[in-house]
Amino acid sequence: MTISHKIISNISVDCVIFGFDFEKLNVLLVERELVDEKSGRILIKDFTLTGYHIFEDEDLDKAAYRILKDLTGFENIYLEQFTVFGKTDRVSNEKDQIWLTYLNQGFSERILTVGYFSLIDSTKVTLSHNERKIHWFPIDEAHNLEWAFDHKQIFMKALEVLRNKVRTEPIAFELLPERFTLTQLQKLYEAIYGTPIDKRNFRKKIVQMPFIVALKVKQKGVPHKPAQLFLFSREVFEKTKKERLGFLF
Amino acid sequence: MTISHKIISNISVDCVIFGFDFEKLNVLLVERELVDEKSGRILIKDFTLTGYHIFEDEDLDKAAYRILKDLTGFENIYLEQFTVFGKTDRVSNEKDQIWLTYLNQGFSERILTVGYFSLIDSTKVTLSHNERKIHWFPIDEAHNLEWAFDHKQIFMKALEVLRNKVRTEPIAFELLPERFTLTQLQKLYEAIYGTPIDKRNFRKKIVQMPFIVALKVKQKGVPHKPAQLFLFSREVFEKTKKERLGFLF
DNA sequence: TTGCATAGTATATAAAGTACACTAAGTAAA
DNA sequence: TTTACTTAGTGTACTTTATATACTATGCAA
Repeated sequence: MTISHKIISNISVDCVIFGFDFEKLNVLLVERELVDEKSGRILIKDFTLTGYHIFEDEDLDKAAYRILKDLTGFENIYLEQFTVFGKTDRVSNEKDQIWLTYLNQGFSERILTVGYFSLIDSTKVTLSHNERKIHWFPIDEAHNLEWAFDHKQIFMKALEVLRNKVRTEPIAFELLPERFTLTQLQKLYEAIYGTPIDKRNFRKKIVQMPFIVALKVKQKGVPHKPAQLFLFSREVFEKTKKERLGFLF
Repeated sequence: MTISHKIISNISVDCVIFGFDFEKLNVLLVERELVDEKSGRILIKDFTLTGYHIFEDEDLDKAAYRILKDLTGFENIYLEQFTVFGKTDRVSNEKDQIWLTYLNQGFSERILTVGYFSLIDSTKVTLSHNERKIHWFPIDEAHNLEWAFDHKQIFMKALEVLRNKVRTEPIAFELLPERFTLTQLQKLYEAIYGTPIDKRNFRKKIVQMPFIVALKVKQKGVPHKPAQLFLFSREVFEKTKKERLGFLF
């Protein structure tokens, strides 16, 4: 069943999708290649965030969920709007204009884009490629990429907001499987902040948090001492909200 | 000189303007009255934020600055975009629809609005009324007002963002005159957070902050012991950024 | 049984936050 | 000129939180 939606041409949504591979924090980007049809030569190659216009009858959040579902197949992904980019010269350099011409979108209209960041457990996701090339990039490398439009700016803002938000909200768990080890949690925070954290002090803090609950189960299939598994209990988190001062790390 | 601008009909900007009167934190609202022409009876009376559509050739930030300038006459007001509201049912209740009909804006189109909050030294501002009624409201009372559209939601989000932001960024000073006393600064933080702060502990923290510099001048014209005046030095703030851990209060 | 890899644990010190009450200085009124 | 009033300005003891630091335990594999 396909329903045709009317697109709102001057508003779009772009998603900065973060994933964690137990080592590094990564961002999901789409490779874009403009190939000269005659010579087969690559004219432009760069990377974009995943985004699309919103539909006339569609909430902003819903548009972002739709884009994520199309890309990953999942429905319940953590999503948060973080900023709007609406400068009149957002898409002004030569390269971007060649692209827009190619896509028949013309030059004139200014498109306001709403930035969302999303956190997904990348061990679950198998990317559905279609014809587009989609890759995870470590956030450290992302700075050196050739980006399309103002997407580098959007990405950097997303990273900044993420780094602030994980301090006070328990959103980092969205990047881990439901059951995780404390080492994995520590590596995640190290990856987000980009700095090492002391193991014993980290664990001392953890045991104060009633919402990180130890399971009776241990890791299996690892070639070393298996670690205890934990999970994040949102229920306990909400219950203990008033007692807390609000900070996690 | 008037230049006619082409309006973008589906995008607007709304400003949540905060001011401080040395006692309470206030928000600037516009009173809206729909009067029946025949009977003279007031059909609807409620309050809105100040907002307007953006122009075709205008950056979002610029639109917000324009709205503030029109209202207050000032150009260099602190402004920050904090969120976008783009639900399809933003303006759906009966009252709002009566208004939109009255304004000849019709029912159908969904307007996406970008929320800005702004901080101004309200001792400087004399409101230029025109025909519209504009008032300061203490934020505590604002919850009980009759709000237009989804403006209450926008206001509450702005307040939340402000409360978080003043912890880490030196933006509160925008609400004070250039020269202020420590009691005024303390009262400001108390007004923003809605909780009392211990005077001696507050001042202990202040003296650690090199960017709050004591002037050689004292208050004049007060019927009691005059207080020392201070100012916020952005220069020193920037210089000492690396040494700080990032938190103010 | 030995080596390897990662899990898991405690204590001492420094820094920051909290609770708390009196004296000082200027104005105004008696 | 004395006194009352109002707000400014100050220090210390205690509690809590953050930081720095190194060894033993467990399971698997060779």
